[in-house]
Amino acid sequence: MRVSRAAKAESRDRIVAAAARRLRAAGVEGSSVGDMMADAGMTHGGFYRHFANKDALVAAAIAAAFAEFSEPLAAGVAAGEAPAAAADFVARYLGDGHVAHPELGCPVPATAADIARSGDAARAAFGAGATAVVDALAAALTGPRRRERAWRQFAMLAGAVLIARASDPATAAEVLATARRGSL
Amino acid sequence: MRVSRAAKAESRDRIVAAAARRLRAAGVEGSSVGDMMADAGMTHGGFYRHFANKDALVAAAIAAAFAEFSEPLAAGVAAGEAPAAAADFVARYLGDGHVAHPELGCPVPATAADIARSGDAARAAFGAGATAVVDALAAALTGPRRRERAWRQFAMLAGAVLIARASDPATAAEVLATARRGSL
DNA sequence: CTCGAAAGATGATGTGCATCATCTTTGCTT
DNA sequence: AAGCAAAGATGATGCACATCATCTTTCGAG
Repeated sequence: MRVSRAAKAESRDRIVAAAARRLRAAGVEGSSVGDMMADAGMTHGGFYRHFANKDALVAAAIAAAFAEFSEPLAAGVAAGEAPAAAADFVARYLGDGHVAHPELGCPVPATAADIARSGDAARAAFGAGATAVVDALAAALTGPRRRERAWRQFAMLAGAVLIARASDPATAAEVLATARRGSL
Repeated sequence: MRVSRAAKAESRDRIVAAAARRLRAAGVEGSSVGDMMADAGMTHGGFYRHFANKDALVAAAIAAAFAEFSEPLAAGVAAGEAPAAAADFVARYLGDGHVAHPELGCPVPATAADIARSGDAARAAFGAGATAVVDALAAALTGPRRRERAWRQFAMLAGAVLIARASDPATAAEVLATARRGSL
């Protein structure tokens, strides 16, 4: 069957959105093309009408995941409420919901190790997404070296959630409590 | 063929050491039992004489990887030279060699996302390994809340290396330079 | 209004994987 | 010294995956 041009674009969006979720939940190697197409409501057949290969979808999905996850932060900064938006971002980042639901969370703790083994396109999308987050966080800071402090803060957040997800409950609770208490 | 009891223990050590390397380089799903056995100089056949399943090997390999990577730090602390050992650890952690060679590096940025999807045994080994690193780092600090500051420092290090490995070269250079300049 | 082309379904191909069964050899117990 | 049991090799088994070929249907250009 054939579909209209608008419907094709919508299909592509559905594939990317489905991939963005599944990649964060199951990792790159744990997410098959067929699974992601099924999540998007299609069979695996039409996949290569949209993407050259799995890597191309991964790159697009990483960009989408960053955009989705940091949308509230970006919106707050654009609205001139950077400090409040950044505080909300940090609280959400270290919240139990974020730790328990990587499929809707930050791509850094969920997918970075896989992206490190992926192609240049995915790495470029990842670097751009991380940089955008840091730019927004830096907008909420005052004083010297705002950008540097924003990078360290973001790295600490990502590391804390990463360790918490991979550890036993007691260790996870300790890292998270400590990260919540600390600001850079 | 059969092998002596000592030779069996040595075989097991070789399997664990090979797995510890390959898991950090290729991830859990990217490392097949057959590959790891071949790295250890054997065929896949004898694997289940040593481990109940792949997960059991992953757990053992994570413990071994933490022990190997943090050995210099632990030795320095045990020798009463905690401050110097911790400084060396941080410099090594953020060094180009560590970023470029995950197979010999810290298990946190290399394997945490995979371990988060693994069983309880692997999570317990991971939490214990991370806690041991933090204990050693805390021994090098003075003043209040040493343990908390050590956790935040370690999370920041892991996050920075994680982001650097997954990003384009320009972004990676920026994160690393920033992390090197910053102390918590 | 018609026809080529393309979206997506169905199905095939070849590969790789975890796990198990079996066989051979040989250490270790009696 | 003898035979049992176990380490590791060889070889299935059954499944999952990325990619490609083909077929059907319908869009959109002329």
